Amino acid sequence: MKSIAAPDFDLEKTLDSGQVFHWQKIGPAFYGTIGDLPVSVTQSGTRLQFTGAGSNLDGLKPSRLRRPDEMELAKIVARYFALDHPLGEICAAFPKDEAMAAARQFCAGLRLIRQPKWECLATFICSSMKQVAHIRQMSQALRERFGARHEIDGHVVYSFPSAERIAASSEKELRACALGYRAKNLLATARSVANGSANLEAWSDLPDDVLRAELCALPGVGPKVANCVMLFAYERLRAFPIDVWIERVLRQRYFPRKRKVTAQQLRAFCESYFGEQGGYAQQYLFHHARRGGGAGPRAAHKGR
DNA sequence: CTCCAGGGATGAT
DNA sequence: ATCATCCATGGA
Repeated sequence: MKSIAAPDFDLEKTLDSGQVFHWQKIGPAFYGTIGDLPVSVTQSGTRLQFTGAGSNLDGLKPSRLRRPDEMELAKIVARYFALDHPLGEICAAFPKDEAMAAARQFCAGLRLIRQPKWECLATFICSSMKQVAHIRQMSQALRERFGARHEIDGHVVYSFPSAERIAASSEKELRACALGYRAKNLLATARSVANGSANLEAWSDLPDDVLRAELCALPGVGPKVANCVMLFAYERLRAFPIDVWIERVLRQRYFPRKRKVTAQQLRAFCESYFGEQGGYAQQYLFHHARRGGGAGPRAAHKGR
């Protein structure tokens, strides 16, 4: 098993922070895929151990891509987990307030993963009005039904299916994966990607506003999902997705006892207040609120 | 059982 | 621009 240095990194927090939804923890190791590669990853101290060999045993067509050697796999793992992000500098640039300080302490080592674009887009189309546990179920169902099967260290994992594969499915099949009303949107967007009218890779060079507009033109993609895809798959580190958790944090911690705060005011505040590192700040506030306790839906009703 | 979830599309003020 | 309603599903 190969290993690489991973200082200032927390694998479990990173994989449990609602960015990705397909990693399974079995014992100390996480099993999943990076793109089409089956991988197992284990953190021990400041090092990351991983294995990535593995074979396609399901009888489907084997991948035409040759398996990367250990050196190449190390680069793939380091890039995926963004070990090159200057986390110290990023956190030092956070605004100085109590909410950020608490989130920063709770989320030490949490990094923003560099996700494959289609996989990220598709899973966040599925995310609307769903808890993280549900998103995990939908992701797993799509992978098991339409993705490529792999084995890694004796454990079965599945790649996320391509846009072409989803486009070739039917709304009924997607609903069978418990997507509900999201099935129609995922299918329509998959078709746009598959037929080339939405070229996700080519959009990498677009400025933020244009990229956001392109994403929002896709069925099932609005401002929130677009910002998630920009942040998690396009390296737009100032993108600031506002979901119900973040909105709650903003109203409670940054606009206490102020009755009318419009969505537009919240957006303007986040843009100016969190600025360049807004994406990281947002992810830290989100993960702290969701997993750190004290900021749940019922927090206001619970005795203090 | 009820409540709510990493929302978006549509239509009415 | 802001607001209301509907859209499916299942964990807590």
